[in-house]
Amino acid sequence: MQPHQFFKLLSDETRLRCLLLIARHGPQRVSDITYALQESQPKISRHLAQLRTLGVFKDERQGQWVFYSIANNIPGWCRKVIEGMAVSNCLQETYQADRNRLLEII
Amino acid sequence: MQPHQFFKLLSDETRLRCLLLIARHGPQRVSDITYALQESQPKISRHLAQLRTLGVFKDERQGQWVFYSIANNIPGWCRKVIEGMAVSNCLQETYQADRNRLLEII
DNA sequence: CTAAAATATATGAAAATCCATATATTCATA
DNA sequence: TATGAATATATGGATTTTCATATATTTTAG
Repeated sequence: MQPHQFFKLLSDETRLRCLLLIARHGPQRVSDITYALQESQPKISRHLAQLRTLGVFKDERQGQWVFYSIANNIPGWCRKVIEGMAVSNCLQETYQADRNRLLEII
Repeated sequence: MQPHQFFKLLSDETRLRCLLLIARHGPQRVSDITYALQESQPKISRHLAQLRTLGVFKDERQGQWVFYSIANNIPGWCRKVIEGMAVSNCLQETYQADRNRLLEII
Protein backbone atom coordinates (compact mmCIF):
# COMPACT_ATOMS: atom_id res chain seq x y z
CA MET A 1 0.00 0.00 0.00
CA GLN A 2 1.43 3.32 -1.05
CA PRO A 3 1.20 6.30 1.28
CA HIS A 4 -1.03 8.35 -1.01
CA GLN A 5 -3.40 5.41 -1.40
CA PHE A 6 -3.72 5.08 2.33
CA PHE A 7 -4.37 8.80 2.68
CA LYS A 8 -7.00 8.63 -0.04
CA LEU A 9 -8.87 6.15 2.11
CA LEU A 10 -8.79 8.63 4.97
CA SER A 11 -9.83 11.49 2.70
CA ASP A 12 -13.47 10.47 2.65
CA GLU A 13 -15.29 11.40 5.82
CA THR A 14 -17.47 8.30 5.80
CA ARG A 15 -14.44 6.04 5.61
CA LEU A 16 -12.64 8.03 8.29
CA ARG A 17 -15.66 7.70 10.53
CA CYS A 18 -15.73 3.93 10.02
CA LEU A 19 -12.04 3.65 10.68
CA LEU A 20 -12.03 5.71 13.84
CA LEU A 21 -15.06 3.91 15.22
CA ILE A 22 -13.34 0.57 14.81
CA ALA A 23 -9.98 1.92 15.97
CA ARG A 24 -11.60 2.91 19.25
CA HIS A 25 -14.20 0.23 19.77
CA GLY A 26 -12.80 -2.83 18.05
CA PRO A 27 -14.47 -5.14 15.51
CA GLN A 28 -18.01 -4.18 14.56
CA ARG A 29 -20.85 -5.52 12.49
CA VAL A 30 -21.81 -3.74 9.27
CA SER A 31 -25.30 -3.18 10.62
CA ASP A 32 -24.00 -1.52 13.77
CA ILE A 33 -21.66 0.74 11.81
CA THR A 34 -24.57 1.61 9.55
CA TYR A 35 -26.64 2.59 12.55
CA ALA A 36 -23.86 4.49 14.28
CA LEU A 37 -23.15 6.58 11.19
CA GLN A 38 -26.79 6.91 10.15
CA GLU A 39 -26.00 6.17 6.55
CA SER A 40 -27.41 3.73 4.03
CA GLN A 41 -26.27 0.13 4.15
CA PRO A 42 -24.90 0.00 0.58
CA LYS A 43 -22.92 3.15 1.22
CA ILE A 44 -21.28 1.71 4.32
CA SER A 45 -20.68 -1.62 2.65
CA ARG A 46 -18.95 0.04 -0.27
CA HIS A 47 -16.60 2.06 1.92
CA LEU A 48 -15.78 -0.89 4.13
CA ALA A 49 -14.96 -2.87 1.01
CA GLN A 50 -12.51 -0.20 -0.07
CA LEU A 51 -10.79 -0.27 3.29
CA ARG A 52 -10.65 -4.04 3.07
CA THR A 53 -9.40 -4.13 -0.51
CA LEU A 54 -6.36 -2.01 0.34
CA GLY A 55 -5.64 -4.13 3.38
CA VAL A 56 -6.57 -1.76 6.17
CA PHE A 57 -9.54 -3.82 7.28
CA LYS A 58 -10.24 -7.50 7.38
CA ASP A 59 -13.71 -9.00 7.51
CA GLU A 60 -14.97 -12.07 9.22
CA ARG A 61 -18.38 -13.61 8.91
CA GLN A 62 -19.97 -14.85 12.10
CA GLY A 63 -23.30 -16.40 11.28
CA GLN A 64 -25.53 -13.83 9.69
CA TRP A 65 -23.21 -10.97 10.45
CA VAL A 66 -19.93 -9.72 9.00
CA PHE A 67 -17.51 -8.11 11.40
CA TYR A 68 -14.94 -5.64 10.18
CA SER A 69 -11.77 -4.90 12.08
CA ILE A 70 -8.32 -3.47 11.55
CA ALA A 71 -6.09 -5.95 9.72
CA ASN A 72 -3.37 -7.25 11.99
CA ASN A 73 -0.59 -6.85 9.45
CA ILE A 74 -0.96 -3.21 8.46
CA PRO A 75 2.30 -1.27 8.11
CA GLY A 76 3.60 0.47 11.19
CA TRP A 77 3.32 3.92 9.66
CA CYS A 78 -0.40 3.34 8.98
CA ARG A 79 -0.99 2.20 12.51
CA LYS A 80 0.79 5.26 13.78
CA VAL A 81 -1.44 7.58 11.80
CA ILE A 82 -4.59 5.77 12.89
CA GLU A 83 -3.66 5.74 16.54
CA GLY A 84 -2.50 9.32 16.36
CA MET A 85 -5.94 10.31 15.10
CA ALA A 86 -7.77 8.21 17.63
CA VAL A 87 -6.18 10.09 20.52
CA SER A 88 -6.21 13.47 18.84
CA ASN A 89 -8.33 16.35 19.98
CA CYS A 90 -9.12 17.35 16.40
CA LEU A 91 -12.17 15.12 16.07
CA GLN A 92 -15.42 16.97 16.22
CA GLU A 93 -19.05 16.35 17.03
CA THR A 94 -19.67 14.00 14.14
CA TYR A 95 -17.23 11.43 15.43
CA GLN A 96 -18.43 11.80 19.00
CA ALA A 97 -22.02 11.32 17.88
CA ASP A 98 -21.09 8.16 15.96
CA ARG A 99 -19.50 6.79 19.08
CA ASN A 100 -22.48 7.61 21.25
CA ARG A 101 -24.90 5.88 18.90
CA LEU A 102 -22.64 2.83 18.78
CA LEU A 103 -22.45 2.64 22.55
CA GLU A 104 -26.25 2.66 22.69
CA ILE A 105 -26.42 -0.66 20.90
CA ILE A 106 -23.34 -2.73 21.67
CA MET B 1 -8.98 22.24 8.76
CA GLN B 2 -10.85 19.00 9.15
CA PRO B 3 -8.99 15.70 9.25
CA HIS B 4 -10.48 14.33 6.04
CA GLN B 5 -9.58 17.56 4.22
CA PHE B 6 -6.00 17.29 5.33
CA PHE B 7 -5.84 13.67 4.25
CA LYS B 8 -7.31 14.57 0.87
CA LEU B 9 -4.33 16.84 0.35
CA LEU B 10 -2.02 13.92 1.08
CA SER B 11 -4.03 11.61 -1.15
CA ASP B 12 -2.54 13.01 -4.34
CA GLU B 13 0.94 11.71 -5.00
CA THR B 14 2.17 14.96 -6.51
CA ARG B 15 1.09 16.92 -3.45
CA LEU B 16 2.59 14.33 -1.12
CA ARG B 17 5.87 14.54 -3.03
CA CYS B 18 5.89 18.33 -2.69
CA LEU B 19 5.09 18.12 0.99
CA LEU B 20 7.72 15.55 1.84
CA LEU B 21 10.38 17.36 -0.14
CA ILE B 22 9.74 20.53 1.82
CA ALA B 23 9.32 18.70 5.11
CA ARG B 24 12.83 17.32 4.69
CA HIS B 25 14.64 20.10 2.93
CA GLY B 26 12.92 23.29 4.04
CA PRO B 27 11.52 26.14 1.92
CA GLN B 28 11.93 25.69 -1.81
CA ARG B 29 11.29 27.64 -4.99
CA VAL B 30 8.54 26.54 -7.36
CA SER B 31 11.05 26.06 -10.11
CA ASP B 32 13.23 23.78 -8.01
CA ILE B 33 10.26 21.69 -6.95
CA THR B 34 9.21 21.49 -10.58
CA TYR B 35 12.64 20.22 -11.53
CA ALA B 36 12.89 17.79 -8.63
CA LEU B 37 9.53 16.22 -9.44
CA GLN B 38 9.94 16.41 -13.21
CA GLU B 39 6.43 17.67 -13.69
CA SER B 40 4.99 20.62 -15.57
CA GLN B 41 5.17 24.04 -13.94
CA PRO B 42 1.41 24.70 -13.96
CA LYS B 43 0.78 21.32 -12.40
CA ILE B 44 3.15 22.02 -9.55
CA SER B 45 1.85 25.53 -9.11
CA ARG B 46 -1.73 24.30 -8.78
CA HIS B 47 -0.89 21.65 -6.21
CA LEU B 48 1.18 24.08 -4.16
CA ALA B 49 -1.74 26.49 -4.24
CA GLN B 50 -4.02 23.82 -2.81
CA LEU B 51 -1.64 23.12 0.01
CA ARG B 52 -1.41 26.85 0.67
CA THR B 53 -5.16 27.45 0.48
CA LEU B 54 -5.85 24.90 3.20
CA GLY B 55 -3.13 26.37 5.37
CA VAL B 56 -0.50 23.66 5.18
CA PHE B 57 1.93 25.79 3.20
CA LYS B 58 2.76 29.44 3.20
CA ASP B 59 4.43 31.25 0.31
CA GLU B 60 6.87 34.10 0.27
CA ARG B 61 8.10 36.01 -2.73
CA GLN B 62 11.78 36.82 -2.84
CA GLY B 63 12.46 38.80 -5.96
CA GLN B 64 11.50 36.78 -8.97
CA TRP B 65 11.04 33.60 -6.98
CA VAL B 66 8.30 32.31 -4.74
CA PHE B 67 9.33 30.07 -1.89
CA TYR B 68 6.91 27.60 -0.39
CA SER B 69 7.30 26.24 3.11
CA ILE B 70 5.29 24.59 5.84
CA ALA B 71 3.07 27.10 7.61
CA ASN B 72 4.20 27.69 11.16
CA ASN B 73 0.74 27.47 12.67
CA ILE B 74 -0.47 24.12 11.40
CA PRO B 75 -2.29 21.95 13.96
CA GLY B 76 -0.19 19.59 16.02
CA TRP B 77 -1.88 16.49 14.65
CA CYS B 78 -1.00 17.55 11.09
CA ARG B 79 2.60 18.16 12.02
CA LYS B 80 2.72 14.76 13.63
CA VAL B 81 1.50 13.03 10.49
CA ILE B 82 3.93 14.95 8.30
CA GLU B 83 6.91 14.27 10.49
CA GLY B 84 5.88 10.68 10.94
CA MET B 85 5.96 10.27 7.17
CA ALA B 86 9.22 12.11 6.75
CA VAL B 87 11.06 9.63 8.97
CA SER B 88 9.14 6.59 7.80
CA ASN B 89 10.66 3.76 5.84
CA CYS B 90 7.59 3.47 3.63
CA LEU B 91 8.77 6.00 1.07
CA GLN B 92 9.88 4.46 -2.15
CA GLU B 93 12.06 5.25 -5.11
CA THR B 94 9.94 8.11 -6.35
CA TYR B 95 10.50 10.16 -3.23
CA GLN B 96 14.16 9.31 -3.07
CA ALA B 97 14.61 10.32 -6.70
CA ASP B 98 12.89 13.65 -6.04
CA ARG B 99 15.29 14.31 -3.22
CA ASN B 100 18.33 13.40 -5.27
CA ARG B 101 17.34 15.74 -8.08
CA LEU B 102 16.73 18.52 -5.59
CA LEU B 103 20.11 18.04 -3.98
CA GLU B 104 21.73 18.35 -7.40
CA ILE B 105 20.58 21.92 -7.73
CA ILE B 106 20.34 23.53 -4.30
C1' DC C 1 17.25 55.78 -18.11
C1' DT C 2 13.93 53.38 -21.00
C1' DA C 3 12.15 49.71 -23.85
C1' DA C 4 12.32 45.14 -24.91
C1' DA C 5 13.49 40.45 -23.79
C1' DA C 6 13.89 36.83 -20.54
C1' DT C 7 12.60 34.41 -16.44
C1' DA C 8 9.38 32.85 -12.75
C1' DT C 9 4.85 31.99 -11.28
C1' DA C 10 -0.17 32.01 -11.60
C1' DT C 11 -4.53 31.39 -13.83
C1' DG C 12 -8.69 30.81 -17.26
C1' DA C 13 -10.82 27.51 -19.96
C1' DA C 14 -11.49 23.04 -21.79
C1' DA C 15 -10.89 18.02 -21.72
C1' DA C 16 -10.29 13.84 -19.39
C1' DT C 17 -10.63 11.21 -15.54
C1' DC C 18 -12.11 9.82 -11.24
C1' DC C 19 -15.46 9.31 -7.12
C1' DA C 20 -19.39 9.07 -4.36
C1' DT C 21 -24.11 8.21 -4.12
C1' DA C 22 -28.73 6.31 -5.04
C1' DT C 23 -31.70 2.71 -6.54
C1' DA C 24 -32.49 -1.70 -7.58
C1' DT C 25 -31.09 -6.15 -7.34
C1' DT C 26 -28.59 -10.27 -5.93
C1' DC C 27 -26.23 -13.31 -2.79
C1' DA C 28 -25.72 -15.77 1.60
C1' DT C 29 -27.22 -17.39 5.84
C1' DA C 30 -30.49 -18.66 9.25
C1' DT D 1 -38.84 -16.61 3.68
C1' DA D 2 -36.54 -12.95 6.32
C1' DT D 3 -32.40 -10.63 7.44
C1' DG D 4 -27.85 -8.91 6.61
C1' DA D 5 -24.45 -7.74 3.24
C1' DA D 6 -22.60 -7.08 -1.41
C1' DT D 7 -22.88 -5.58 -6.11
C1' DA D 8 -24.54 -3.49 -10.83
C1' DT D 9 -25.76 0.44 -13.09
C1' DA D 10 -26.56 5.15 -13.87
C1' DT D 11 -25.56 9.71 -12.77
C1' DG D 12 -23.98 14.00 -10.98
C1' DG D 13 -20.20 16.26 -9.54
C1' DA D 14 -15.49 16.98 -8.27
C1' DT D 15 -10.53 16.69 -9.44
C1' DT D 16 -6.66 16.68 -12.25
C1' DT D 17 -4.29 17.96 -16.18
C1' DT D 18 -3.01 20.60 -20.22
C1' DC D 19 -2.53 24.59 -23.14
C1' DA D 20 -2.33 29.11 -23.74
C1' DT D 21 -1.78 33.25 -21.72
C1' DA D 22 -1.44 36.80 -18.00
C1' DT D 23 1.28 39.02 -14.42
C1' DA D 24 5.38 40.20 -12.05
C1' DT D 25 10.20 40.76 -11.71
C1' DT D 26 14.84 41.01 -13.49
C1' DT D 27 18.11 41.55 -17.10
C1' DT D 28 19.81 43.37 -21.32
C1' DA D 29 20.19 46.52 -25.32
C1' DG D 30 20.08 50.89 -27.04
